[in-house]
This record gives sequence, structure tokens and C-alpha cells, in this order.
Amino acid sequence: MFIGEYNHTIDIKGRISIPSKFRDELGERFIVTKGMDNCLFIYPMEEWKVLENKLKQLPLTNKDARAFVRFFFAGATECELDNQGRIRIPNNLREHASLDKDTVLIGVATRIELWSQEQWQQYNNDANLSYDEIASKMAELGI
Amino acid sequence: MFIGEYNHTIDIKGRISIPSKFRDELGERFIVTKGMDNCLFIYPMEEWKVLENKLKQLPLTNKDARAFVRFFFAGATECELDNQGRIRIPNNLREHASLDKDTVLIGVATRIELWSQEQWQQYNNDANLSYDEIASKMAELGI
DNA sequence: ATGATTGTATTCACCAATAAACATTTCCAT
DNA sequence: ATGGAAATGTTTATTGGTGAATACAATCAT
Repeated sequence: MFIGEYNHTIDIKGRISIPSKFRDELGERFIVTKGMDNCLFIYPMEEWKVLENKLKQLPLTNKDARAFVRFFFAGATECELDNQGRIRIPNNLREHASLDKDTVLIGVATRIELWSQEQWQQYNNDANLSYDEIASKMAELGI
Repeated sequence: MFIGEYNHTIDIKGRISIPSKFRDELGERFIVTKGMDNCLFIYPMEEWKVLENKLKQLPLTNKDARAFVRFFFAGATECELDNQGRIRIPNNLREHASLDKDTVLIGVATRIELWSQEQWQQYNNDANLSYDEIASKMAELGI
């Protein structure tokens, strides 16, 4: 279970060190993909395999399906930690998340998310994310 | 499994180098064919066989099926990597995908796709790939 | 508080992948 | 056969990725 928030920096070669608390659970190899709301998702391998198999079943003849599958696979990359606990984020993924230097890594249960610091602050300041609203959403979900 | 996105260039003789990460899985010989949405598909031999079998089973009596089968087989060429990891793309295929110089190669699970850079950008900017739609697709798939 | 240990940031140097230019061979038309 | 064009092959340069070393900061134990 990934939890917590960390501020790290991306070096000039596009590498970022993964918080040491995340490393064990991540394992040797994992997948980084373009995520929603201008962030990146990091999936442990087992989670990704499930996704992969579902996506492979989608029919080639359906236009929407093709677009969806392209988005997912083209936007994915397999990573492994180097011996200092870092990964390299390919350029297209960095651009997707507007990642330049200051980066926030957050643990979100089964996955890790990467945000540019600005985007993360903005997202948090957004009025629609007030605690009251969160509370009421939780109520709706029966939590 | 092919994943990721790469920007390469086609030289004056119509050759392009295949990303090194794709080479192992592609093997010695493979099939390049006209794909949907103005791109080219590259299939490893085993995958092509699978596709071939599916296509052969389509009813000859169906007009659409005949067109589809012709499209796939007529547009197909067998290729192999030269000793620098490049392939030559026949002119008719290059025209089909409007490939000139700047080219994007994307991994899409079982195949590789070749796009002209402009076409790929345009395709991605297209409204039909909104994140909301992607999100709802994911929900459908239970992701 | 102090020193030891671990985690993160930064920089440098090396190696591999790709691009571009150039050379050679093959094939076709005359 | 011969010239020319296209295909194939080779060499060199450049870029970008990878690994290692160092420096700095934070945490922990005593």
C-alpha cells in the first residue's frame, strides 16, 4: 500500500529518485504510464499485466478501441530502479505531466502518482476539492 | 509486448532505424503492412500468422470482408533488419502513411505502428481522445 | 547534542543508439 | 557492354542514456 507525499527533483537527464519507502513494494520492474489530470501513474507489474490483458482483447476494427489502446501502450514505459533508486522518465511522459524539475510523488493505495509541483498545488487549491466536498463524497460512497 | 513512443527519422533512401528496445521481440523477419488511420503496422512473424488465420476465416461472400482482407494482404511486405537495425520501407507503404522524414514509432501491445510526426500529433489532438472518454472506458473495463 | 547511517541531489565520464554522410554493389534500360 | 538509378553497406559524428562518484541533507541511535 503506497501512502504519503514526497518532493523530489528531476535531474538534467530526466531521472528522479523514488522515495525509499516505495521501493520495496514496487519491486524490480514496473510500468510508468500517462495518467489522468496531467500526472503519471506508476503501476507495479502485476497490476499492469491485468490491464494489458484486458486491453489486448479490444477489437482492431473499432476506432475508439484503437485510440484507447494506442494511448495506453504508447504512453507506457517499463522502468527499473538503478542502483541509486532512480528511474528515467522518457520525454513524452515528462511532457504529458509538465515535469521539469520540482516533482511531487504521492502514494495512492495501489499506485504512485507523479505531479509537477505547480500542478499539484493548483489541483489542491482548486475549490472543488474542499474538505467539505470530500467529506460529502465519502458519505455518498458510504464510508 | 511493445510499448512506448519514439521519434526517429527516415533517411534519403527510405530507411529508418527500429528502436533498440523493439528489436529483440521483433526477431529476424517480420511483416510491415498498411494499417488503419494512416499508419503502418509492423507485426512479428508469429503475430502475423495469428492475424492471417483470422483473416482467412472471414466469409468470402461478405463485401466488406473481402475489402478488408485485400487491404491487409496487398499492403504487406516481409522485412528484415539490416546490420545497423534499420529497415527499408517500400514506397507504396511510405505513401500510405505520408511518411517523409520525421516519424513516430509506437508500441501497441502486439504490434508496432509507424506514423508521420504531423499525423500523430494531429491524431492525438483530436477531440475524440478526451480524458473523460478515456476515464469512462477504463471504468467500463473495470480498471 | 553528537556521530553514524541512510536518503537525496548534483555532477562527471563513459558507452550505446541514432543520424547523416559517404561508398559500394546490384539491377535495369539503353 | 555501359551509364544511371536504386538498393545495400560502411564510416563517422552527435546525441542521449547509463553508471559511478561526490556532496549535501535528514534521520536515527546513543
